[in-house]
Amino acid sequence: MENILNIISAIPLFNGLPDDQLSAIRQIAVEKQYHKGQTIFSEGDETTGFFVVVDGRVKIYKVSSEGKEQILHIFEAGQSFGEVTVFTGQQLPANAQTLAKSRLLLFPRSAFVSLVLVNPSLALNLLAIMSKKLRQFAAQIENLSLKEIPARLASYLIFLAKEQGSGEAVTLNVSKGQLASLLGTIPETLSRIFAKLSGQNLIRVEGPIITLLDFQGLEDLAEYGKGIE
Amino acid sequence: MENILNIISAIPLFNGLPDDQLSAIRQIAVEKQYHKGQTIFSEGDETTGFFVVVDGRVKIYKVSSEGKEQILHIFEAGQSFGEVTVFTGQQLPANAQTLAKSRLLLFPRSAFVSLVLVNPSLALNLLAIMSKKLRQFAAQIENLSLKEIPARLASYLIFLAKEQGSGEAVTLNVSKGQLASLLGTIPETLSRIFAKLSGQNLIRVEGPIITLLDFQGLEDLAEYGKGIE
DNA sequence: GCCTTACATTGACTTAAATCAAGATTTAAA
DNA sequence: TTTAAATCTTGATTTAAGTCAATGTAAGGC
Repeated sequence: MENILNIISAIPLFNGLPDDQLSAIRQIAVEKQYHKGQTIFSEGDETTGFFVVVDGRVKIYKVSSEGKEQILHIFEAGQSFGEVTVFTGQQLPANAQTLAKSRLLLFPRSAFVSLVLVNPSLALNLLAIMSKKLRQFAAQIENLSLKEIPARLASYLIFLAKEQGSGEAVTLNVSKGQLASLLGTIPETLSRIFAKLSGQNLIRVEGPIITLLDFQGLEDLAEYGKGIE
Repeated sequence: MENILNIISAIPLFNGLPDDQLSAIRQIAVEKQYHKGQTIFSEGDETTGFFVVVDGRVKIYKVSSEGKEQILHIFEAGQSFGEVTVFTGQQLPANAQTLAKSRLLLFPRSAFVSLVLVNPSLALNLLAIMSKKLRQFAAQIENLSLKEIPARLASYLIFLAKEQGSGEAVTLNVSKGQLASLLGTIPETLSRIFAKLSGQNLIRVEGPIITLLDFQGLEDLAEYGKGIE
């Protein structure tokens, strides 16, 4: 078994914790393997604990009664999810499924809560991470209700460009169908909007690689909803 | 000056804290008065601290470039807001404005963080409150992207009925224009949907008093988007 | 009381995006 | 390879909700 302690110490959540605390955390961590497309938990399940992604990719999502899916979040290596019910003890409010073969650490609920209780700086780290998630949710609500889909796509592409920091070209790390769900739409609509933005020479689409031809134009679109016309 | 300590001890956030801690909290609290419609802070402002509503009502909202408003949250007596940036130290991500004459307590950022650092059970309370907010945001995202407006209105009316616990009739505690913004729509549309649901004998609207004539029908609408037809 | 201002409703029209349906392209498998 | 299975794209149509505009109603100030 490789060194889980090394993995744990590299996770932002546990930043700045002393070694003895890291060992205590390691004691309660349970390693779990998932294959692609596997369900980790479903809405309404009882909380088992909270999860950290070691590697792979996980989506958190809701499904409507007609089967349409809205992705709330996609988590990658180093990020955590499932905190919400750890502290309120309610049922899980959404579904979690892997988007790729993934390795996760599970921290069982009660052991983790005890740990937080005796470790204020862990609590502060958690508060900071949850604050960040609240902020992201607020941005998502803003996008869904105040922006049209082209603007949401532009925002997302700009976000990706900043995240990947790789010049003009960004690579989608989810399928276009999943991206549609993340943006609150359906694949057909997303496809049309890719075509539309290509026609306006804002982007060039080559499979999952999107070249941002007019960064300023995309920013205007993201901000003001329409072109400047 | 009336006893702020009494007020503080009644706030859920400070539940279960020992008296000496409550006094410490009281020391750092600053009381603030606002009249109706006054701006408390605006998006992009630097964080001053975090707020607790003593009485009155406060809305947290975003505004699009075209001026449309989306309410993220409405806070009443006993509830807190502004935590997000206290722990990340970024700029404020949304606007806050009073919906009525309000009295707030302001906890300046650094003093409050110090307090949390030495008080694990305060940290846990905060984590629970933030968890609840994350959950509410998740529900709001679900509503915005997966449900049509009649379903959102039905959900909200059911929520109000549970909150007010007053039988069939609920009283809107915000204007219909504000309610439209909370549901992610505009007053005209909300007005039409009130008329439509009245026509289906699901509700009766008399000014701000809504009588839920067919609770089951509303639940079906909230859940399945459409009538059962 | 009356007048002003804000709030709410109704109507005619436009539009963004969903739906339904058919192909096309890519990916994985046999 | 060749087929099969996803995934993606394009087209025709429908529909929910937004916009613009007018009118109605209630509320607060003088």
